[in-house]
Amino acid sequence: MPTMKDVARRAGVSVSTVSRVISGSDRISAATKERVRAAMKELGFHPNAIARSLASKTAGTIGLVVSRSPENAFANSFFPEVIRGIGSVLSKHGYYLLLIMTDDPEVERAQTLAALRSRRVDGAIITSSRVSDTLFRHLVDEKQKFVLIGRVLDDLPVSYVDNDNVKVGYMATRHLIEAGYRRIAMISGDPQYIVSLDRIEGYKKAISEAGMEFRKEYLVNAGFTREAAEEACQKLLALDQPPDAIFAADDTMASGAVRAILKSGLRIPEDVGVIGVNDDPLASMMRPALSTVRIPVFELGVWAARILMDLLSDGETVPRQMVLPGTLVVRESSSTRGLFSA
Amino acid sequence: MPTMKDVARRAGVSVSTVSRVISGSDRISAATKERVRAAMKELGFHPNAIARSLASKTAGTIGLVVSRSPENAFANSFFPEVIRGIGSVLSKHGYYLLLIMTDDPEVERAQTLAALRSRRVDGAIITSSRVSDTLFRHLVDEKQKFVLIGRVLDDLPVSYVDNDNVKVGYMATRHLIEAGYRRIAMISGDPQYIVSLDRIEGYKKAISEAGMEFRKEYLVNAGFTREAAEEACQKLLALDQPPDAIFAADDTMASGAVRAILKSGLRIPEDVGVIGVNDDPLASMMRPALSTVRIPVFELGVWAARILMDLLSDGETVPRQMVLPGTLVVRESSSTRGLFSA
DNA sequence: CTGTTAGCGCTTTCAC
DNA sequence: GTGAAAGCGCTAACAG
Repeated sequence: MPTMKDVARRAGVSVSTVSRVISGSDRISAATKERVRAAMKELGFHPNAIARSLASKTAGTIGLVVSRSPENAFANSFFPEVIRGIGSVLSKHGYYLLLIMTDDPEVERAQTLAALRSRRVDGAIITSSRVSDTLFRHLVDEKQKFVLIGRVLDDLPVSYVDNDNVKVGYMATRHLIEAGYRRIAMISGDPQYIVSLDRIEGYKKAISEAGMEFRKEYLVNAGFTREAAEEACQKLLALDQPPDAIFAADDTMASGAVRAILKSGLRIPEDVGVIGVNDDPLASMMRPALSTVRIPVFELGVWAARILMDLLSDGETVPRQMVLPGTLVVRESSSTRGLFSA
Repeated sequence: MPTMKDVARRAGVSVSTVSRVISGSDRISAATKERVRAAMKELGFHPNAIARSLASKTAGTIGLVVSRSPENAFANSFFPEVIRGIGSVLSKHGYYLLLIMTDDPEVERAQTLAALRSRRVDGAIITSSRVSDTLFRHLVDEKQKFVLIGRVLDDLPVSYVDNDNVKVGYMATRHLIEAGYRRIAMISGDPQYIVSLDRIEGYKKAISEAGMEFRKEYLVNAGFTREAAEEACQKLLALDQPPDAIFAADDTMASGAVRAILKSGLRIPEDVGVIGVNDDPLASMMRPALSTVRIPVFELGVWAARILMDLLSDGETVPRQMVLPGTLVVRESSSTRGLFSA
């Protein structure tokens, strides 16, 4: 492979001149610029990114850590959407994306640290936030640049972009109440994730605000899988006073609940209302079409990337935090109850 | 950040010695090894990956090019599954994954070439194969290392891993025939992708093999989207002699067909049978549950990565090509027709 | 506007 | 077993 040296020789200039035309310096005569360009072309020269990185001390790459945890369930479209958002920003800045994704949380953690410490990446976007995780503290201590999609419980100075999950839970529950349902249960996700806790909080808030009583038997955990949700829903329906509406913490779980309800011979939304969260493609394809709270995943990616870019360029040091709202999407699984009971 | 030089000074050895303990050379006394390790720890030293790459002339990273084309529709699980497969192999070899994914095919192409030429990646796995694409020819000419998931039409010497799409089309169609359907239509994907052509070929083969007549009005193109498939299916149902079964080139399109059929008041599978391809999560969640041909996406990723590793290590030069079979998965949307007509 | 000269941090002969 | 020295290919002062 030809190097800058070869190009320089061929064009009859020095390597710094070649370097300058590559980086688009302005103080270069049009003539030499042309000559160098020609030489590069003739030799089929392409600058070596590794050498550039070493000399310029920037990798030009940022890491994306995607937990394969059920939190970002792969049946839904979180993953491609968030990448699309991130990519739309990074490509403008000429950054590449290094993907860190593994089945093993320990390996994930190790690889994230390694990539950052070895300066293989200039910064990272991390998409998981467990309740107890010391990774962030380490990263902060080491002054690594990163942005979290999610949030932290303690007051660590980290930048993050989150959707307002308390509000998401509130909106979903509130909608069911307004639609006329009165015994509203929640099928929650794995409580080791902050997102789960937040949505539960929103659920409770809406319940109490409506003057309803919070029943602990109406709050069940199904760990973000469809099967667990179906089972959990069966149990709910078998209660002495079964719920007349289900708020599932995501659409996949909602689909499990729908299945349990239909199997038991009840109708949706007449007998039982259902609402999920995410608005993944599944939601609109289901029958009945699923009401849900849409999460702006693409936007989460965009903002995470923007904030990281700022962190990297400005040397900005105060953490920035953003919270994006969800949107209620009413479909068949909940909308008409009001009509029936009214 | 401390460098090897700092470690060397602290341990009272030379940099080459430090380098040796890092790379795990054996001709190092246990004592110095210990001393160096201690020094690294005390200083919080982590080797700089970029510098290593420059000196060793390997990036330690491979590129994954994912077309956001409808071919790998994002409603389905192709993307995460193939990455999971690739990752399971790469992590064993200590390689990282650089993700190249953009909305614009031209940008995608440019970035792929740039990453390879700049030696930012040692090789690439490419997941799209359009009928007319000169990218592969360029890559071959430049002796770049890459593996294709898909296949090429001409006899370019490229390594690839593909699923046997002719057979996939054949199996799906054949199943419908055996289930008792007699007027079988196909809703095909975008014909600019080789995968589409192959599945059509399989469809035709099964039709003619069964002594049925191929009707061109039964073969329609719906470009891999659900909406287009729904519309296409409506038109099929409006024919003078409407089909009694639909083979859709993927599950997403099949879901569109299902919708059109149910809307028209027909029953599935009694009046019309439906089968898709992929077996993404959607298929089992739909009602009626969708029959489909499962594609071994994880395995495609595994093999692509394995072959690429061989290409990179052995300096292997003869292209390797693999074809993986699909599996028929019979569910509610097609299984019982035989019983009715029998 | 362009060339000279040091590095960037690590690997790798080649000696001893 | 360990060290010295020469790069890997590029960037970035500093001169001029």
